[in-house]
Amino acid sequence: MSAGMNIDSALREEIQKATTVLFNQTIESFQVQPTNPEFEGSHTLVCFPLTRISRKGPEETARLVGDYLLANSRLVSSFNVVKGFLNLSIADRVWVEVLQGVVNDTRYGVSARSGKEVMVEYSSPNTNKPLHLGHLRNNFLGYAVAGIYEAVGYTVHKVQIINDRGIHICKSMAAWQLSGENETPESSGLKGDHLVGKYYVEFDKRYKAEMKQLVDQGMPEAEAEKQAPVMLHAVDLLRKWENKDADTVALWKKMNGWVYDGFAATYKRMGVDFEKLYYESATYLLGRDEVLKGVEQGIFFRKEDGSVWVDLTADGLDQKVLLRADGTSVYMTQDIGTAILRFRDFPKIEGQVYTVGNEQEYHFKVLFLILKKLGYAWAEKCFHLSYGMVDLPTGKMKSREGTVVDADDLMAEMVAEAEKQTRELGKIEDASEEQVRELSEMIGLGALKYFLLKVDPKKRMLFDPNESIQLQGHTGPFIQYTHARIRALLRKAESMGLASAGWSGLETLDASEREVIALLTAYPQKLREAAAGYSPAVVANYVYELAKSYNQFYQTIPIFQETDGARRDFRLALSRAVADVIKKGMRVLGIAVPERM
RNA sequence: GGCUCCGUAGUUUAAUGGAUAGAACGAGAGAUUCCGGUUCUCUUGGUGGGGGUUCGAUUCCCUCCGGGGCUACCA
Repeated sequence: MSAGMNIDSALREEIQKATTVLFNQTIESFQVQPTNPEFEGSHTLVCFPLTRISRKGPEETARLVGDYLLANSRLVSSFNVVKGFLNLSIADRVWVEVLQGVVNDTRYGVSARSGKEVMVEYSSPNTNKPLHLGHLRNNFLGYAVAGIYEAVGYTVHKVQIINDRGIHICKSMAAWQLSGENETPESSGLKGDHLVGKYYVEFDKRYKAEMKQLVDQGMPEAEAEKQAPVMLHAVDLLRKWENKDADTVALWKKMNGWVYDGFAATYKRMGVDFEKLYYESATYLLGRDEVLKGVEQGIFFRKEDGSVWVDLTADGLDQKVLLRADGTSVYMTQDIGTAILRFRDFPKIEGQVYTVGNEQEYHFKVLFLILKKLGYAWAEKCFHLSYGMVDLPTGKMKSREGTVVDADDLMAEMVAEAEKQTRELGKIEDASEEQVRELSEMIGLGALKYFLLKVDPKKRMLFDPNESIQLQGHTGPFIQYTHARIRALLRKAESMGLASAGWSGLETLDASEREVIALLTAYPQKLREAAAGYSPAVVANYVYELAKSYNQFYQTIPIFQETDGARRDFRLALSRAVADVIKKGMRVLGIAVPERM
């Protein structure tokens, strides 16, 4: 057994051995959980399931296993039984060995490359307006899930599909043509995506005004929706685009180009990136062949008007159109094509993760089912990482009413707030302006990311900007602060010439030290849990627990006042290990932590 | 109507079927401050209602109530 052994698995083996010896039967699945803090011990064996093979009461069973482990396992130093729960204490010298293992393993928590590959799609915006708060949750989630899969040994391909064609961008184009007066990002000083977004809003305003006028003149509303001049203009642009009209395509390219420049700046600030971009304009025709193939195979069927459908009523879903009567693709068609294309581009990926809001759950259910019907085995490994809406304390966001929270604005506000806080605290007086900016960026973005990631993705959540940036409480800055403080402590130790490693022979520990080590050992398991559940919240909550647990230790155990050199060095090593795991865990989530703040 | 997700202290949230449901903010009291504004301890208070399965249910099943979403030849 190496110094970096895994207590949990070693203990499980010994428990299994114990049951085999005691009850003449090997038990395959049993549960070892962290001991409830009010009881003595760190690992608890739940003994109720064992009673089947022990044929004794839960308490008696627990005592037998406890006695055996105490006598035969070098891990276990004592035990107690509460009802059917066997609480085990691990010997302090074992904890010391475990910490030694963590400290020696420079790649602790990073699994070796498994050769497995996975694709994660996130962001996937429309190109007619800037990114907003919802996109922030999307991007941070996708990026973090990618980070988690990398940490557990996957090669991850980060991609997005850019919805660059369709009526939405034509609306912005139409409004720009009608009232843009050749305004450009350069002439206006506006970020490209914001400029295009401005004309999207402009379109909507114009559209509503024109509709009202038509309705007032006696036109039915449904008719007015179609006949409003600005809408006719947009539809005409879409038709021209599809016919590859040179001027229209040029305008489309120009305005999309502005948006991409704007997005690039936003992604940079968010700290997210992509290996490959898929463009809807390049893939929207791809699915058609697959669908036609499916028709031949009898998987899909054609209606009298020539449109193609899939019948999913046997699976409890509806019928869904896949090709229009005129033979053109719909959203579903292109997603079928894109999925297949991606597996051709990356033949080794075992599956795809689609980070898309929960309003599209039905869409993905249908998509995966269709892919399965088409005979793609990997359809089973496709996962819709669905997430709920983000609300603000001030109320709901409505993009049409202009109450949407812009991603750029929000990030800027968070960073400004962080800077204000940092300057007030005045611990960075000797730092350069550049350093202050960098630090504020780190704290502002860290607060934002952590707050959005700590909540289970499935849940609709409330983002409270003020709470998120607080230095105390369940926040990113609290964790960043804990890290910075440990680094300060280590710098001091270094300047004092301390931190040798002569502590391996320690025999006794304080309870708070044990608890911190126990949490440190849980890190790899937490990463696996997070990967299995596609939930960055698992990692986020774990890092918080670790920071809190360290603070308890820090509060009660003196370090520099400790006269026993081995003990002091052990505490320094423990502190360093905590700082490292905090840094790694936050890094997995896409959050940076500062050396000082 | 059908499908689906969600419902946990005043608020924001945690809990692979396990112990007396764990935190954070807020409010009240106290301790500590070797490094760093800290931090820690205690008090306050909760599983929407009703059934079922189980030794054991926040968790699984049924039902009702409440909220969100989907149910487009838009993407």
